[in-house]
Parts: sequence; structure tokens; C-alpha cells
Amino acid sequence: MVLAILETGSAHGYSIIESLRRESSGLFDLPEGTVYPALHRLEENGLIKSTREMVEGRERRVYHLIPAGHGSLKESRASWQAFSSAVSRILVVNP
Amino acid sequence: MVLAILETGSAHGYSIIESLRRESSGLFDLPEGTVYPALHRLEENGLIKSTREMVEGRERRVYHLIPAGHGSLKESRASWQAFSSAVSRILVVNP
DNA sequence: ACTCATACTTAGATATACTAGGTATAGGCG
DNA sequence: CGCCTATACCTAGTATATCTAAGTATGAGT
Repeated sequence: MVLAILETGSAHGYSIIESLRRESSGLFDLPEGTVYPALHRLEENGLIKSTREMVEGRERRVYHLIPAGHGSLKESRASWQAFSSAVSRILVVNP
Repeated sequence: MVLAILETGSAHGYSIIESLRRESSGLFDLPEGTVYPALHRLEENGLIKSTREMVEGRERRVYHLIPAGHGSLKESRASWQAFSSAVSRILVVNP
């Protein structure tokens, strides 16, 4: 989901948290202790890159999607479709 | 998913693993070390009950869905619908 | 000056999935 | 009859992720 957010444009950690909250209508209200370490992992794994930038008169760590991250996002979308439809088939349709 | 399987009829651990594999077309090929402890947790939490029964000339631990598990399954279905549609909204629709 | 929202970081607790071993039995086959 | 395989169950230990809870810092508004 973080990669999907970044696909629509570079963003810093705090704004990613807000995007997830807003676009999920409040369902994904992720604490910072979840998102920041996740961003560090994504960067460590070479899927995103960060730069320190001045935004609105303030230093922020801005994350950018890089090609490997774009590819990973594409794979994640495919596996999410497979995963969620399998869960739905078992969980929802069964009775 | 285990509760959903049990809703269609009581079953023992090994057959639950097979059901999940079959109904997911092989996607959920869960190892025993995942499913057996999960069954123990579900029983500990009062959602299922087990009895030792002779099935096809062999002792098996057969699990049954009990009322609390039925209620929990209903809740799980609702929260899965909310969760998966939120993920899809963010992950799939975004671009 | 103070408070609040923004912004980032990380140590530790908790939970879960999986690995990798163990035990036991029924049935098929050479 | 002995052996192998599939079935059936169990659990200790490892790896990983989420979250809690703490800390630091700054800009804006009162």
C-alpha cells in the first residue's frame, strides 16, 4: 500500500500515514511505529529511495518510488488479487 | 478461514489443511505447524470444541464450531469485507 | 511563553507463521 | 512379512512484523 501511495507521487512518512487513513476512510490508522520502520525496510530492500528536502519551510524525508519498487508493486497487486479472492472464496462464499 | 471450513461440517486438523489447499486451488498450502497451533488457540478462545473420535477405523481429533465461533465467524466476514475493499481501493484502483 | 500538530526515530513487548524435528498408524506392495 | 508412503498430530525454537511507548525537534497559532 505504501508503494501504491508513492506511485501517485513522492511523499514523506507522515503524509503517507495520512493518505492511508484518508483513503481507507479511517480503517488504516497506522501508528508511526509501524510505518516508519516499514519505510526503512522498503528503502533497505531497494524499492524506494529517500532524500532530505525542504518542504513548506521544513526539513522532511521524502520517499520516491524507484523502478524496482514499481515492479514489486505490480507483483504485489497480482498476489493481492489472488490472495484476496482465495480468502473470499473460502470465507465468504462457503455457506 | 478455519471457522468457515468448520461451518460446513466438523472436521479434523489434517482434513482442514486439505480443504484450505483444495478450495484455494493450492494457494494456501499451510504447514501443520501453522494449522495445529491455530486450532489450539481457537479452542482455547472458546470458538471451537474438539472431541477424540474414531473415524474410518482411526482416532482423530475432530473439531466442531460452537455458537461463539459462529458469531466470531460472522464478525470476521464483515471485517474481512471492510479490510479487503479498503486494501483494494488503495492498492488496485489508485493509478 | 505555551500548546498543538507535524515529523521522525527506536527499544522493547507481543503475536504469529513457519521450520524442523518428533511420534504413531493404516494400507499398499514387493 | 517388512518397508514405504500417506495420513495424523504435536511442539520447541526461530524469524518477522506490528504496535506501544518513549524520546526529540520545529512551525504555527494563541
